[in-house]
This record gives sequence, C-alpha cells and structure tokens, in this order.
Amino acid sequence: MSEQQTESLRERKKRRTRQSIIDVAHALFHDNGYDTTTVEAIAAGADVSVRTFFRYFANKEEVALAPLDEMGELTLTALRRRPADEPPLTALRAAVIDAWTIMSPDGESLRHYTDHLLPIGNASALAGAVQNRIVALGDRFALEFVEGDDPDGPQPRRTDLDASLAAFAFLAAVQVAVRAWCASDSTDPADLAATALICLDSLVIERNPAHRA
Amino acid sequence: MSEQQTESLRERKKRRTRQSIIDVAHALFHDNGYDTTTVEAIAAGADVSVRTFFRYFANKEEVALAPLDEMGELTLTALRRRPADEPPLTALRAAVIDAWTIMSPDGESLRHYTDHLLPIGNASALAGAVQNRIVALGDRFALEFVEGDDPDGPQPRRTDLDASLAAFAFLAAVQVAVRAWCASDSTDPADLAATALICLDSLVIERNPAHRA
DNA sequence: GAACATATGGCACGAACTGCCACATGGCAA
DNA sequence: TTGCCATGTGGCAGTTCGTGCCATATGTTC
Repeated sequence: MSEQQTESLRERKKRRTRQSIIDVAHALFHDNGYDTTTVEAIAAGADVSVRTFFRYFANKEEVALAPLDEMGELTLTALRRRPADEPPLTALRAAVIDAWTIMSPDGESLRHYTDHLLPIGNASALAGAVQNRIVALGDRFALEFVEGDDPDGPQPRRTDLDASLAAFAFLAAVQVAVRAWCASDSTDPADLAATALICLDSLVIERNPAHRA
Repeated sequence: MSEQQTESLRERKKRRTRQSIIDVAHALFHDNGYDTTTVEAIAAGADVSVRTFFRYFANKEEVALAPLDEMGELTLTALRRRPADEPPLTALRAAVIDAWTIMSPDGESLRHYTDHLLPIGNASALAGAVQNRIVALGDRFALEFVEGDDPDGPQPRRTDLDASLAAFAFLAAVQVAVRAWCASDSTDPADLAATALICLDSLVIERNPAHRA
C-alpha cells in the first residue's frame, strides 16, 4: 500500500510537467515578483501552452501557493498521528512541530520553504488567496477533532464550535508569528519556529464554560 | 470641528454617486450573485461609465465589501473609547458589542448589515478579499494597543506580539461565529451575537508567560 | 497495428482593470 | 458675467487572467 506500482509513463510525464511549471513559476516570481510575472511567461518557460498551464493549475495563485499547500498537508497528517484524547490546541502545537521537524531533518528544506514565504508575503495580490487556504485548512483541522472524538467517551461530545475555535485560534497564532518574522530582519527559520511557539503558548481556550445560549 | 462646513456641490455629487454605485451593486449581487454581476452592469445601473466606476472603487470587491469596512471602522472607534488599562481581549469584546448596539438601536440596521453577509459569504471569489480586510483590521486593532499602552505604566510594555495575538485571536473567534451562523439556518442577528459571545468567552490569552526566547 | 482514452495546442471570447486623451463641469476671481 | 483653472467624466485601445470548443498528438490496451 505504501509502495507505488511504478506509475505509468503518462503519470510520470504529468508529474514532471507539473513540477516544471512550479519551478519555473517560482523562479520568475523570485526574480520579477508575482504581479509582473505573466502566465504566458511561465508557460513559455515550462515549455507548455498557456491553455495547458490552466489545466494543471486553476489560476496563477495556485501555482504560487503550492508549497504552502504542501506544508498544510504535512501538518494535517502529523495531526492525525496524535493521540485522540489530546486537547486540540496541544495536538495542533505538537503537529506543527512534527511537520517542521519532518521537513527539515537537515534544516535545509525548511529554509527552502521559508524562501517561498517572503515573495508570497510581499505579493499583496496573493494575500487573499493565502487567507483562503488558511480558512480551508482550519476547516479540515476542525473536522479532524469532531470526527476523531469518541461519541461515547468520558467527555460530552466536543461541539463544532469548540473545534473550529481551536483550529482558527491556532492558525491565527501561527499567522501572527509568520507575519512578525517576515517583518523582522531575520531570515533564520529557527527564529520563525521560536516565535510561533511563543505565540502558541500564550493561547488558551477554555472548554465551553457554563454559558447559557 | 464636528460640524461640517456644508460640503461643496462637487463633494455632494461625488457622495451621491458613490452611494448610488454601492446600492445598485448590492442589489445586483443580491439578485444575481457576485460572480455573475459585471462591473458593466453596475456602472450602467448607477448611470456612470465603467471607467468612472473604477475611479470610485479600485475593484469589484471593494464595492461589495464597503458595508464590512463600515462595521470595521465602527468597531475601531468603539475600541478607542475603551479605558486604556483594559486588557485587549476585554476591550475588543466590549467594543464589538458597542458597535453592534450603536448600529442597531432598533435592531433593523444590524439586520440590514447581516443581509449583506450572506451574499458575501456565498461568493467564494470574495472570500480572499474578506480575509484581507480582516488582516488589515487586525493590524489596526493591534496598533491601538501598543500605542495606547503607557510606556511607564506599572506593567512592562506590552509587546507587539501580544497585541497582534489578541487582535487576531479575537478576529478568529468572531469569524468562527459568523461562519457558524451563516452555516446555520438562522437569519436572526441576535443568534449571531450570541454565538460570537460564546466564542469570545472561551478565548483566553496568557500574558507572556516566563518564556525563554 | 487498430481502437480507444486522454493530454495538448490554438483560437475566439468574456470580464477585470489601466493609461491616455478629449471634454464637461464646478469653483473662483477680476 | 466672463474667463481661467482644477477636477470629474467618458470613451477607447490595450493587457492580463481565465474558459469553452475543437482538432490534433500521444500514451494505453488488446
């Protein structure tokens, strides 16, 4: 199940094309900025037609945010490996640390990731798209908690509201850290991680205090 | 200073044109949805050229989100009226309640506001723009706390990180509430307010625990 | 190699914006 | 009132993103 049945020629070709588009695009974004880089240029660089570009990516944003999506997926799978009875915020905190550790056994791939963060952060046209990803990710995090919760466990079933709240408060904390890091003069990924942990550690969510609705 | 010197004919005309564009646009959004409503149609309805539309609003999103901006401003001014020594989350909670109360002495204008929320919430193309506004608002909230903080007060000066964290955690909670309300079958603004308070009350931010950076 | 499925390219088109220039309108002073 | 100046407005051409349609090329299967 973990071993892949040597993907077909077609699939290999598609994978290579896709990666080529991503690489070319990010190189151009880095050099010329996101806004001034046209899809036409990306397509030309990746040696595909513009029409084909849009078959691989629904829009220009998507190719720019591909690395972000990867990190999101990584965090999500890390979250799924946490014990089911762990409180949401604790699990999320641990998951993001796991994801970063997995990504940077050498510390290099995390830097490769953060390298994409600055160009993205500077492209105001991308900001909205980034936020959309974050919201979508938050929903998936939240879903993990309500689904994973044992219906006949010792605790009363966690409400959707609690789950969402934990997920989005968590993401807000990470965002604050990323933005602070981007604003600072540091380019060291370790500083980013440290800032993120500080933010996460000052977050607390009370479990539905006796509150009349 | 509070009384306006009877704005000039020019200014009155601009104001009317602007409001006309907003009204026409939202009527069309309500009827046909955001995506399928073209700027051309809005401009035609408001009896201005397309070129002029773009002189009033930088893009289609901006006219759609004008009511949201208004609410943001309202909350911000309410926040400025809070005592300076109030903890950020407490002040924000009170400010948003104030803003809602101001907006709905009769309960009608708040409904008028929430009426805009659904069309916006359903327009996926707007989601990113909404998030952008929220981030911008969060920054202004945060700024309020660091600036308003007395440098030689009894407490060690609040860091920017703390201020941002409070602002964005607050906005995350409100967002969760709004989304939950949109997803529910309720159209009663009171339900929205109640949900928002529940979310806000389970949020706690610890003040920078002894944490080695 | 034939038959089929799918990936690709090219073209026309719609919609969001923008720059530019000509014209109209409001404000102001002689 | 007249005329000058600032500013608001319209129209048009052009760029870019994104989509539907159809013909063609390439991989897959028998």
